[in-house]
This record gives sequence, C-alpha cells and structure tokens, in this order.
Amino acid sequence: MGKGEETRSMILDAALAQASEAGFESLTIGTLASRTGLSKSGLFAHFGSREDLQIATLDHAAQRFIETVMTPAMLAPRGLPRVRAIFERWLTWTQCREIGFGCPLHAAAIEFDDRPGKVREHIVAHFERLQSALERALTIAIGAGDLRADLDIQQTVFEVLGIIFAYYHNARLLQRPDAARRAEAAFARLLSTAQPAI
Amino acid sequence: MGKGEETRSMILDAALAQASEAGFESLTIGTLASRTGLSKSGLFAHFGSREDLQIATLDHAAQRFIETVMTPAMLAPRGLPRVRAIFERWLTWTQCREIGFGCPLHAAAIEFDDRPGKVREHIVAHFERLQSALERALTIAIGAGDLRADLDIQQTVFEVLGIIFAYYHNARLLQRPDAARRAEAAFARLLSTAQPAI
DNA sequence: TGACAAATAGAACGACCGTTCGTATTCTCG
DNA sequence: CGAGAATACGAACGGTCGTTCTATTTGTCA
Repeated sequence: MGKGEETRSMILDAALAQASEAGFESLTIGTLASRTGLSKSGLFAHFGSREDLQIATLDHAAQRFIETVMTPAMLAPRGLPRVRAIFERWLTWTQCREIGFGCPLHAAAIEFDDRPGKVREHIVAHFERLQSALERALTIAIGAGDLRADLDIQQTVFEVLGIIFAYYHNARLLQRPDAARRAEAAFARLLSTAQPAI
Repeated sequence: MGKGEETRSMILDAALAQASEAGFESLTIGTLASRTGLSKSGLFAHFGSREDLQIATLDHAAQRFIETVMTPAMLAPRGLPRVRAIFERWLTWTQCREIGFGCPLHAAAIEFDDRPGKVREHIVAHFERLQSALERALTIAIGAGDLRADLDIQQTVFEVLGIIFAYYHNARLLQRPDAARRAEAAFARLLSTAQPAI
C-alpha cells in the first residue's frame, strides 16, 4: 500500500468517527483536517470534493458494517441461529468503536432521506443490500424448518428494522438502560409468531 | 395579536417547513430570511440566537404534533379505539403539510442525540411527554378490558415507536409504496399478542 | 543515487455563517 | 394627530465554508 492509500485510509477512519459523533453534516474539510493533523488542501487532494468525501466515508461505514455484523454472522449455523446472530450483532455493532457513538448509516439515512444526489443513492444501496441479506437468512431459516413456511419475509424484515431503530432511539436519545432488554424482548415476540406451530 | 407575534408565527411556520425538508442543521438565518422575505437582522431580532430559533422551531413542531395527533385522538372513545387513533394519526401526521416532508421531530432526535444542550433537552422532553401519553392510553385500554391485564406497557410503547420509525425509513428513504401497509400489519400483530385471551 | 511523480503545505478566493449596531420605517395608543 | 415604542433594514464584523492555485516536501523506482 502506497503512502497515499495509507493516508486516505487514516482520513476515512477519522471521518467515520466524526460522522458517527456528530452526523455527516458535521463532516467538513476544516474539522477533519485538524482532526487528522493534515492541512485543508492536503486532505482535500485525496478527494475531489466534499461530496466525494462524504460518499467515501459512507462506503467506509458500510464496509465496516459488513465486516462487523454480516460476515461474522455468516459463520453462525444456517437457519434461526444465523438470523439471531445478525440481529444481535446489528444491535451492538456501534459499540465496537468508542462508547456512545451512534450508527452512522442510520444518521445518514435520515439526514439525506429527502436530499436527492449521489450520497442518498449510496445510502439506499446499502440498506437494500442489507435488507436483502436479512431476507436470504430468513429464507434459509424457513427452508430449515426453523420458521413458518408461510412467513411474510419482507414484513419480518420491516419489523426487525423497527426494533433496531427503536433501540437506537431509546439507548442514545433517551439514555434508557433497558433499551437492549426491550429490543431483545421485541425480537423474541417477533420470532414467537414466526416459528412453526408445534 | 400584535404585529411582532404575527411575524414570529409566520417565521416559525417557514422554519418548520425548512427543518422538515432538510433538517434542523439547514435552519440558518440567511436561508430563512430569504424564505420569509425578511432581512437577516430583522429576522434575527425575533430570536436572540440561532439556538433559540432552533428551540422555538422545535417547540412549534411539538405543538403542531399535539394539535394534529394527540388532541384529535383524544376524541376517540377510551380504550383500544383511542390507541388505534394515536397510531394512525402518528403515522400520517406529516402528510398534513406538503407532500414528501418528514417528521421534523424524528430528524431532530437523530441530529441531536449526542449533542448535549438545550435543543437536545427539548427533544427529549417532547418524546417523554409523547411516550407517556401513549402509556396512559394503553393503561386505559387495559382498564377497559381491551388489552391483557398483564401487558407490559413500556414494552408496547417501545415497539410502537419501532413501527413508526420503520415506516418513516421505508416510506421516505426507500420510497416503498407498501410502507403504510407494512406498518398497519406490524401494529395488528402487536395488538394480536396484546389482546386478552378469549 | 538521481530523476520524476506523488503527496502535502500555504496562501488566497468568493460565499455564507451568526451576530452587532446604528438608522429608518411602521405600528400603537394617549 | 403625534409622541414613543416596537419592528425592520442595511452595512459591516470576524470566522468558517469548499475550492483553487502555486510551491515545497516527500516517496518511489530505474
């Protein structure tokens, strides 16, 4: 890896931390330059524009998500265990970095949900990829007989997302210590109506 | 109502529209001045600072929410109908303004969830007020025999919030036309496990 | 090692930011 | 109507924004 790529990677780590702390809107050239110790123009040269920096940071976050959540979850046995693994890791993946950070992808989704452009497209692509990965895991679980054959997969994905978002809301904004327990209970209830009748 | 209050109210309407469109971070003195046709300094005089403007806009949104969602829902009969009314109105309350606007309170919650300050405190206060109103409606529904006596009220509120957030995500970011139907189905499933055994 | 490319720094730009101040206009009410 | 207060304007402030140049340093490789 040449010097350039190394620096770029270091910048993206700092950018991801910044975006996780205070949102993508706070990701300015100036603050990121002082955070990395580079000059504004030196940093700028690695990206053609602020928008490209935002996109690169977004993709960096998405890749980090895949590494932290999806790839390890795929090591869990096929079927329900894998679905559970995705949920568990998804809930707590932000804690793999410093404490108190939020999910940068969730923050970006709301910041850009009505601002058309390349950034928005990358966010949409990430969530569609993510949701279809969860759909596949659910399909496998149905095939394995762990879940009801007539389960509405997309509906289940919708509800899992809701549990995750409610968890972020209660844990970060409202600082409720029982947020994780509530999320687990909601997920358990979701599975209880998704499992085959005995 | 004096001239001052009238102008201030007009400014807050425009500010709420702006915040709903592009987030509270986009709520700058300059853009709001040109949006209202006032001069920057003329607008600024109505609020002591940008932070006070943000807080006033936030409170304006919260009051609008109460008028649009909670107050009409209280006209529904006590018990399950009232709970349903809150949910239905909450889902679609943003459509009372121009099409495509998001929930400004949800956007604010994520923008400020890790930025301590007065703005954050106002957001927290709104959601706690809101969630406890939903808790009261659920308690009444239990008392009326519409819901199970041993229902975990706070858990139910947690899950309702999740459905709302998932709806916003699917409707606004992913532009899925079935978002409302998914939300209805999730709510129906929630109620089905909350109703008393026959 | 020396030449050439890659990477970084520094200064400057026009634009916009929140904010202040002095002045002019407009409303309110005796 | 006319005095005084309330309201709005215009210009300017220091600061930061993204971006563009030109140097200068640094790394790479024949």
